[in-house]
Amino acid sequence: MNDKAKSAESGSLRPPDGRPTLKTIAFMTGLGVTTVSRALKDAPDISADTKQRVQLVARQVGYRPNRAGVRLRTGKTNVISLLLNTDEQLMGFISDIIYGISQELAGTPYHIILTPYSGRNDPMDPVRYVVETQSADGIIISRTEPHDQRVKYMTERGFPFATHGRTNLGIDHPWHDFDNHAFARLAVGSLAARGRRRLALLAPEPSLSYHQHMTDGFAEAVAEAGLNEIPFKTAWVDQPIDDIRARVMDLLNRPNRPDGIVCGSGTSALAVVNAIESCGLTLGREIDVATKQSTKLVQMFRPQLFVVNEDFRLAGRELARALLGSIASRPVRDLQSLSVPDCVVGPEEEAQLFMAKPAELAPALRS
Amino acid sequence: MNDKAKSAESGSLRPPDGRPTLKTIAFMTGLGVTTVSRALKDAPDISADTKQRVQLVARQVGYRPNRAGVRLRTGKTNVISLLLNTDEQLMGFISDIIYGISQELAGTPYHIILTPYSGRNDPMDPVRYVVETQSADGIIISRTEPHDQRVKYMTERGFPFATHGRTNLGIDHPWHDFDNHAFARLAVGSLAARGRRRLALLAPEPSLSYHQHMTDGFAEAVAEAGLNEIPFKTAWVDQPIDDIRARVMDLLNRPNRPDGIVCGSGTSALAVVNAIESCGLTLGREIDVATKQSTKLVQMFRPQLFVVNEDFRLAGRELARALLGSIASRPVRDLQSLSVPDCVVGPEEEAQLFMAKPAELAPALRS
DNA sequence: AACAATATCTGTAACGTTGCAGGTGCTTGT
DNA sequence: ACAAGCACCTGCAACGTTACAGATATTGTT
Repeated sequence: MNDKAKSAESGSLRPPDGRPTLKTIAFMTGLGVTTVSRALKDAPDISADTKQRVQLVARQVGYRPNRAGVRLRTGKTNVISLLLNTDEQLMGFISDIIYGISQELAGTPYHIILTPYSGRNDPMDPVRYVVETQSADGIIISRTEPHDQRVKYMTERGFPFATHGRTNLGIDHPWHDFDNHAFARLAVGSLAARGRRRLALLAPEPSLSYHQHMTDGFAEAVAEAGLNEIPFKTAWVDQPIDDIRARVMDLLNRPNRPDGIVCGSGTSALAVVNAIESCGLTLGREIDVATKQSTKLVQMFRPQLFVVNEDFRLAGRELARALLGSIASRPVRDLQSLSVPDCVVGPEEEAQLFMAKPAELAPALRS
Repeated sequence: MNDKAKSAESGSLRPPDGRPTLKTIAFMTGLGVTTVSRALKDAPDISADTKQRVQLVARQVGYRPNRAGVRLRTGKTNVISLLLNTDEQLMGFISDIIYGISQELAGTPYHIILTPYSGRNDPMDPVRYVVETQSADGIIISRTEPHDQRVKYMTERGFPFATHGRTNLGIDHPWHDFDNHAFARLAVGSLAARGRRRLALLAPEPSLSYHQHMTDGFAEAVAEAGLNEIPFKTAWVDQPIDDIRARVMDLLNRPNRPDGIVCGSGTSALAVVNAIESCGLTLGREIDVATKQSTKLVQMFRPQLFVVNEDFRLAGRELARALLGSIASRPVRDLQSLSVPDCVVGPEEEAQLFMAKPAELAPALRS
């Protein structure tokens, strides 16, 4: 009856799965498929009346664009890929990052896809895979290195990405980072306030960007306070927990053992405390420990710990925000953020909080 | 020159992104697109010689099927969706599940997509979304309930899925589960062997399937050993950690307080121990705790704990295996597995291991 | 009245893939 | 010599979407 009826003849109006397509709506409204498509994306050459009608019907029948159709036609996947190193136990906090990302992605058409990789293989492999097969519109990476090849690669190709951690390549790219320099200063400050004089740092792997930040902040604060640094370069925070424990026990059996330890991660703090107690020492008496924590678990473990909170959900949100901005070609400067810790939470019997000195206070989160 | 040259005329031979398609290979080999497609999937009506030639060229140019093309044509997404409850702190172990899943998926064309949801909304929402929009070929769910609506829904629609945890619906579906019944029995056994007589259980939420398994195993073992159960029904393992701590402190201040506690999760054990010590009690002296752990962290925290290991990486592998099998229409019986713990690891000064009694020993993993 | 501009709508083709219904040439059986 | 069968290959059409280049009707201009 309708002049659009013929377009309904070729091909089924409603696919067997019952999902409405543009054609379904076109038939229902008596319009052309193109018109429906353009009406749904609020194009300027469609009358307000038609748009409203189409959108009403679309909502009514529960229309959802077919992702494969869009992707095939436009190349847009509406997917962002989270690269995950699946090697270490260290993966613990990724659940919080995921939570943050999905918070930020709620209400957008984006899906999160996981691209796991092992550090035993070339870290470029997963990046190349996603970029070459265009299986996502953008990538979030972590374990960023100062001269990160992945950053170079994606920048050269103009592929959107955001990094958890900064680089030192002279490339201006989207990132989010926790201020580990500030963390280390705060941690040292809290131990110094307890009267500790010989401090050791359990740092992240030297290849990672934040190794430098943390060791710099540590060295600076130790020097400023006139303390001694006990070198400890045999263990890193993301090593297996038993290894850390063993290395810390070695450290504590040295003639000049530290009376304060700064831990670059909450997980490793458990190993450190265990090592301390296995050596017959008591936390808070012969030695103190300041650490990062990403859940309240660490301090629930030993209330004597000095802790600085790192919020990985925030990191997830910021990374997603940065990546979406990058995909939308927003200026890179708006897509960089630093999360600056501003206090240490200590044992209840002690001063509850060790506040940062004014000079150390956080600049605005988004610089 | 070649009679296939004309097919190269319409449409670009190599898309601007440089990715080879079937058409590219068709041109290079002088064959038709259909032939190439069929040769690559080893169809019987293509000569061995041609297949080899096509496959060689395909490998050479790094051909990868365009996922959107395949998906549009066949409806197959080559994606599996992992449903994640993003509410609780409890998400901790999901990183291990992810690891296991990705291990099992390596070498397959499957991608993992995350579908987060909040328990504050209808748990059916994410399932409906995936099924209706066909954004995945299968779903993995956890926090399974005895009368899980999601299982019913997906079964009715013939949508492939696997559950972490069993149901009680009379529906035969793919699942993997940890034997929490056996866990509870082992835990009680280890505490009984220490001479503990009044035991309390920190169980999972009553709505979840494994609540029943764990409480049943607990009650059984307590009765068999002639011990007393101290009811404790105000806290569950996936509550906020501070809440658990507070409830356990209440429990310990009751006139008839327990001298042994079984914890249904490693995380909650930290809160329990903290509560114990906050009450002025000493772990291993007035009271003992047996718990599950999924990483060595828990026991590193307090070596006095009795722990049973739950391997979430194994769970991830089994779930992925079950789901792939389900997608491939393999018989459901091969897609169900139970992981049975067989020992408790205790404090070093004590008997190192509390072995299960023969009667409790694990049946084969895959029943 | 003729023409141009505007507002609104539409058909065609293409993205890459695969099911289908042939097609071609060669071998076999009678 | 001819049909039937076989081995192997191929066009066509369609999956759902959107860019593009019109088409049509209405209004404004001269």
